[in-house]
Amino acid sequence: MTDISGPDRMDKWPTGRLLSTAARLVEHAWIEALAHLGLTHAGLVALHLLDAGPHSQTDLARRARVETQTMSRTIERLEREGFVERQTDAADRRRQVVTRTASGRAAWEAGKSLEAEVFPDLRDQGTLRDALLEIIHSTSESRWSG
Amino acid sequence: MTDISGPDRMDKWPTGRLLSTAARLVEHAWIEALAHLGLTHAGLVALHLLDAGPHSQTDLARRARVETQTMSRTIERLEREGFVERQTDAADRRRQVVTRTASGRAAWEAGKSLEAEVFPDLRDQGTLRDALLEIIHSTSESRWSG
DNA sequence: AAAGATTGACCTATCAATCTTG
DNA sequence: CAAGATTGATAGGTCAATCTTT
Repeated sequence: MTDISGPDRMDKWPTGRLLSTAARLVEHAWIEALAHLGLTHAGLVALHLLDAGPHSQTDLARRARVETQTMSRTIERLEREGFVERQTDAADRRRQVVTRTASGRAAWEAGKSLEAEVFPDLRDQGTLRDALLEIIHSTSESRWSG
Repeated sequence: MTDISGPDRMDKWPTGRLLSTAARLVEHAWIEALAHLGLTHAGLVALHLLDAGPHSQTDLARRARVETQTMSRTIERLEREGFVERQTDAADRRRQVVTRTASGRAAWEAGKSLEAEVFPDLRDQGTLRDALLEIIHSTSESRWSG
């Protein structure tokens, strides 16, 4: 069989499947690059959001477009590795205020410059970005406010 | 704070992060739609590939762009749900030949029509698809041959 | 030794349930 | 009761290690 048609022709795959596959394949190089810094990609997103100062976990989750359960585990890992600290908010003891440590700040600075390098070159990256932003906005309205 | 700059401005996020986020958000609707059919998205990909007839698990993995370990677990689930069957290849007893059952064929036919419906409308979907195909090709050469 | 497949450990993410606090 | 956070179960994916067969 010479693969001239049928389910092996990726250009016939539905767009959603192409999107998931592309995202996963790009993540491979990304995950490997971050491992050298002792970081994961989910952790880096949280460290980036903490650029703006301490946040509650619910806040971080909403901004990262993940559930609070997911952010809880991401922060747990970052704390274990010494990149963030958690303090119970005295004014509202339900809230866990997450603060970036010096080590966390350094890790973010290191990962930041890597983030642009890993993505493969594309001629019209602008159009792809616009398409991705449109997808994110149109799909996240009901789930995350903001 | 009014979110006019900083890490909350998604349009400043690196492209790789946008790609992962968009893929995940689009998957939400997709996963929910498939759940009504008793299917998962990984399972549907395998059922699609079996359109071309029985395959070994290594073959399916290569075509789906996942590791053989991943395909092993996907097939295990599909078998448990009655969508595929596995027989040891008599000619090479290392190989597990995966065959789609009648139920698996019906599930694929049902999921097939759904696959096009879920993806959000985009003006220039052609350009997005081209960009995704280019990403997949440029990232999968070293990892998967074919 | 190499190839096909499986199992264990781990990460990201979800839903569901639960605990604490407001 | 609602909100913030956590824990358990499950799915998809990876790497590493292992087992069987070639």
